[in-house]
Formats: sequence, structure tokens, C-alpha cells
Amino acid sequence: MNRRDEILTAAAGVFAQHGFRGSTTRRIADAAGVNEITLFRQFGSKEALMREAMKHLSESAGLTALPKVPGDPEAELTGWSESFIQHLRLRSSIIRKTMGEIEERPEMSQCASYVPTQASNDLCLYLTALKEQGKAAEEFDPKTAAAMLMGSIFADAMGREMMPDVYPQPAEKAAYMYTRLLLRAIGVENGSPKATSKQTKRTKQLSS
Amino acid sequence: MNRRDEILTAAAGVFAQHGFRGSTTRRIADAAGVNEITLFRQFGSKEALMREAMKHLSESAGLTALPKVPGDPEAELTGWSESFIQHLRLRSSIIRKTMGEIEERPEMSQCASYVPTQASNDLCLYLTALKEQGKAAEEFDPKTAAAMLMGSIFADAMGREMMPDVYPQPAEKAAYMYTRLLLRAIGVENGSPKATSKQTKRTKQLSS
DNA sequence: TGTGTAAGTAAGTGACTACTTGCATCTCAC
DNA sequence: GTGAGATGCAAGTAGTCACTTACTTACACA
Repeated sequence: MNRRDEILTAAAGVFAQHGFRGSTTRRIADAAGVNEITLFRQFGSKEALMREAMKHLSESAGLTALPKVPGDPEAELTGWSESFIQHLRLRSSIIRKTMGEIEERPEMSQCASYVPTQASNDLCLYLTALKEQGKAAEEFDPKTAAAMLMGSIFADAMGREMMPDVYPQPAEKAAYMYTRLLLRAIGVENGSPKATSKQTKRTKQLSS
Repeated sequence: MNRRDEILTAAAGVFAQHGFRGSTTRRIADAAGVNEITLFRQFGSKEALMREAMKHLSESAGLTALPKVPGDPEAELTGWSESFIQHLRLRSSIIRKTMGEIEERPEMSQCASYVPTQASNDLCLYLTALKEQGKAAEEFDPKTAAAMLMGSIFADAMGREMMPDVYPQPAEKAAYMYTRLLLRAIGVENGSPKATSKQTKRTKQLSS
């Protein structure tokens, strides 16, 4: 890792702890083991440095991909959920900070919203494919279902540290448990639908 | 509203926009239409003022209560979800800011976690009662189910502004849609279980 | 050996921050 | 009407912040 990357990594770390206003150039320089002035010579201003640091960070996502054609929904979705919750947990501090600065620094938040937007699209496509394959017994809106799974995982990753009693135990099984519950909501049971025509009709009103 | 309350309300508003570090005493005084010095005379220090403001705020929750004995689960849960999402949406800025300051100001976050902890307990009790009444056809862990519904609602309230395309439309129906999906996941259909012994057996492994 | 580049040191600038002091003014119960 | 308590105004203090200037050091490469 070269100087520049060291500085960017240090900046991201300081930001995760102290937020934008708390990320003083002195703190970042100390964390990077570098003279404060080097920051200005390399990046011009604190703002530019932080922007770079965020970009640098959002390039290191690496979520598990979902297959275009669902094979084993439970296994595939559980894997995806676990990789998503791990991604969020590793970055929980920085995500909380970024979300707290939407009003004052919308560009930064916009950059941070790229990963979840992409993830939502992928998940929606997968759920739609599941539906079209006839693997889901219940009528459902893919976007709502996707928002529900991602929302549960997001809230867990953001809030478990502060309120451990509110979330299911153990933490490592949470992603699996949310996934199972969602699959049941859309009527997928171990890769095959558990359809009864009566149920499908009764819940038709929910379709969007 | 007296002077003191005006100042506290203004402080909360400034905090919601700028966070703790960005809430300068000058900004708060301007927002309250008061001389900066009055703040120090009334509250002693900025820290004490902000603490008071948070306490003042968390006293105004007022969530819809869930009945001890479930009658019409869909109606009752939908009502509860709607009041919860409205509560969060009205406070989304301040919640995001507070969450962003967990590391630096844990006392403030602790104060903010009171409402969701209470809400989670209420919801868990309700879901457990539903289960014991035999109104839920599927075996499920109440805590996981509660975390899922609250998580979906929380993520929606926090993220919709920034990523409107990720969440179900229209916003006013979101709480209802999450609730419906959750009810289906635990096998509650319009107040009566849609049990088949086969399904119940097949999903028994999920019980906690 | 000479030159260019990245880094460091020392010192300082102007703006802002929380907070203080001293004094004038207003309101209102008595 | 008077005294007390709350409020305002003007000025200032010590500290921090981002950022600058002027100069020095270390090293790669030709």
C-alpha cells in the first residue's frame, strides 16, 4: 500500500470514528503517520481528501452475486443475506456517520447509496425470476419483499451493537432466520412451492 | 410554550440539521430568537443544553398500543406499524444524527434507544400471544419476526428520502405492505390461521 | 555530481467556538 | 413605585480549525 492509499485508509478510519467535522486534518495526519501538510499537498483540501476516501472505500464492496436463474432459493438467498449483513456490519460505523450527514453533505451519502441500490436491484430481479419460475406460491410485490429482507438485515447491522436484546440470537444466524421468514412469506419452501389455489386467490389483492 | 421550551425545541431542530458538533451555540440562539448568553445562563453549558433537549424530545413518543389479547391481527398490526413508521419518519433526521454519534456520545444514543426497545418488547408480546392463541399456522421465533417488521419499517423511514426507488410505492402503504408480508410469513391470514398440518411439521426445525 | 520530487519543520493567519464579564434594560409582583 | 430576576448588548478570552508560506531534508535517477 502506497502513501496515498495509507492516507485514504486512515481518513476513512478517522471519519468512521469522528464524522466529518470531527475528522480534523491533524487527526488524519496522525492516524496516517504523516505530516499534516502532506494531506494538503496531496489532496488540496480536507473536503477533497474525504471525497477521495469515500470513493476509495465504496470500490471495495464485493457482495456475493445472485444467480440469474434461481436453483436452490434457500441456499442462494441465505448466502446472499449473509454476505450482505457481513458487509454492513464491517462498515456499520462509517454507514451511521454517512447517514448522519445526508443533510449537510449529500454528495457523500449519494456515493454511499450506490451499493444498497445495486443490491436491491439484484435482489428484486432474483425474486421476480423466482415468481416467474412458479417457485413462489404466494402473490407478492418483489420490491416490497426485497425491501423487507434488506431492511431487516440493515437494521440488525446498524442497531445490534446498541440494543442487542432486540435482535435474534445468535448474531451469526440472524441473516438465515430473516431469509427463512421471507421465503415463507412469499410461499417458497425448500425450493418448491407449497401452493394451494385457495391461498393464492385469497391474497391476490396484495399484488402491485 | 415558555422560553425554556422554545430553546429546547430550537436546539433539537438545529441538532437534527447539523449534529452535535455543528450545533453551535450561536446557531441555536438564532433559531430560538434568543441571545446566545441566555443559553449559558439557563443551561450552564452546551452539553447540558443538548442533554436536556434530547430528554425533552424522548418524552413525546406516543406509539399506538397493541392489545394484550389479539383480536384482528391484520388491523391491529397495521395500525401499530403505521404509527411506528410515522414516528420514525417525523424524527428521521434526528435519529440519523443520534446514531452517527454513538461512538462519541453514547449517553445520547442510549436515551434514543428507549423507544425502539420498548416497541420491540410490545410487539414480541403481541406476536407471542398470537402464537399461543393458535392464530399463527407457522412455527416462528417472535423476536425474529418482530425484528423483521421493525427493521423493514426502520430502514424505510431512514432510507426512503435518499433512495426512493428502493422502497415500495406509495410510501403511505409501505407499513401495510410490510405488515401483510410478515403476517403471511407467520401464517396468519385475515385473523384466522391457514394451517395445514403438513406445513406446520415441515417448518418445525425453525422453532427456537 | 546535479536536479527534480516528495516529504518534513516551523511559524503563522484569519475564522470560528464555547464561554465570561460588566453593565444596561425590561417586566412584573408586591 | 420599587426591587428582583430575567434578558439583552458589547467586548473579550483562550482554544481550535483549515490552510499557507518559507525553508530544509531525503532520495531517485541521469
